[in-house]
Amino acid sequence: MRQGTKSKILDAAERLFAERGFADTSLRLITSHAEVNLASVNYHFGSKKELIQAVLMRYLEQFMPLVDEAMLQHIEADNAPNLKQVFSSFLDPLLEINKVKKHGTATFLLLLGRGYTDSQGHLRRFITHHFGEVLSHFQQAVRRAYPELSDSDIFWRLHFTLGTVVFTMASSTALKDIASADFNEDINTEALIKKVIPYLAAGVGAPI
Amino acid sequence: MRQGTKSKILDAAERLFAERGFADTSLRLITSHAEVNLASVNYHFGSKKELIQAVLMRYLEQFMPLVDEAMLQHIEADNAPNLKQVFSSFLDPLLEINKVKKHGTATFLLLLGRGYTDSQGHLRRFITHHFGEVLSHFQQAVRRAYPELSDSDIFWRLHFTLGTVVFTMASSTALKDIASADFNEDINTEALIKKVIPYLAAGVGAPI
DNA sequence: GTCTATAGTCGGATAGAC
DNA sequence: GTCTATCCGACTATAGAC
Repeated sequence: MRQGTKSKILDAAERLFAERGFADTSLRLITSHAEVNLASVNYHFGSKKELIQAVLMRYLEQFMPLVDEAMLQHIEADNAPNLKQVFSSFLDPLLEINKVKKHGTATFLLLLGRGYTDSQGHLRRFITHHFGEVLSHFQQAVRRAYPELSDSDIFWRLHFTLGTVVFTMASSTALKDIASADFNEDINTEALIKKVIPYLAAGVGAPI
Repeated sequence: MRQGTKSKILDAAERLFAERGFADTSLRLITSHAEVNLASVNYHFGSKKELIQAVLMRYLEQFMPLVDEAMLQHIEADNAPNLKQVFSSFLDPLLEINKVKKHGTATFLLLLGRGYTDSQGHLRRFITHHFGEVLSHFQQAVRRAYPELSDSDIFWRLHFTLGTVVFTMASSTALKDIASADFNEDINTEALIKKVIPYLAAGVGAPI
């Protein structure tokens, strides 16, 4: 067969989770879209909770090392980076996901946002656990670029940034429709990201 | 009795919706916290969906007129406002909610965020319907303060701003805990909002 | 590994007595 | 308006045949 059951489940699950959230996506819906048997989810993943983590993990495994590597370069380089460079390092891996998988960037950011805001908190722990090291390196890179900013302020502004990006993605379908109707603008994910960069860079670089 | 059934349901529902999201909050959980009968929800509100809208409406009715009034003043004043003034007008009504109700500001922003990102989209329509006019006046006020910015850019930057605030609120419990552990900072909602203002103002005011 | 069948739970909603 | 009792659909998860 062209694609294994496990992979078909992951593909269908990530799309539906991103569209509808975790709670509103049943295993029945996933397996019917994936055209596999209902019981196969529990056979391959054990439970719905573990399926959710597996979906997230597939992205985190690809994304985090790329970001981390770039951050380490900023930290260890002879010249201090500027904020714009640090941000680009966050961005290239994001767009890289789009090359590997159609709508991959938007999907990943949506899942990240849902993982943060959905109810129970086990997902937040799961994400921050796999995000913590990279976050720390990002913090060090920003500190080199903008030494006047305290670690606390870096921490907060990074999460403001994450919030901006994640929320924008989460409501991007609706926002794109409005922009299309009101301003005659057709925006894709990459254009949206390019719109948000000046906003984020100015925010992180704002005077204290 | 001290408080009517309808009001007890609304109070319990808004707290639980903000904490756990709409999908993960059952009517049974709400009525047990409110100490009312399960059937009373359908008697007073008709359905769970209508209860959710009633919860949001109670905040929107209080918040929107205050913001709208302030925006109209900026639009009609003789002198053009600056961005910071426009933002303050958004902020005072937010903090006003905190006076009427404990944690009201955080709760409202959480509900707003969940309404935007939760699955079906009927809530997004409900919110934008009651938000549209104010949004339009906000847009006009920003245009006066920063005429170089196109309407499209104002639109996008306003939603970036909404995203920042809403996501920050949605994960504020977790973030406050981290800040407390890592930086020895005890942050309340008002302090958090004051941290986010420079970020937002710089973002909205960023060069194009 | 994949299927059917079903156990067991929980959800929203409502009928009808008071 | 409030209660009990219940319907009925949907869900996760698993046992067991193939």
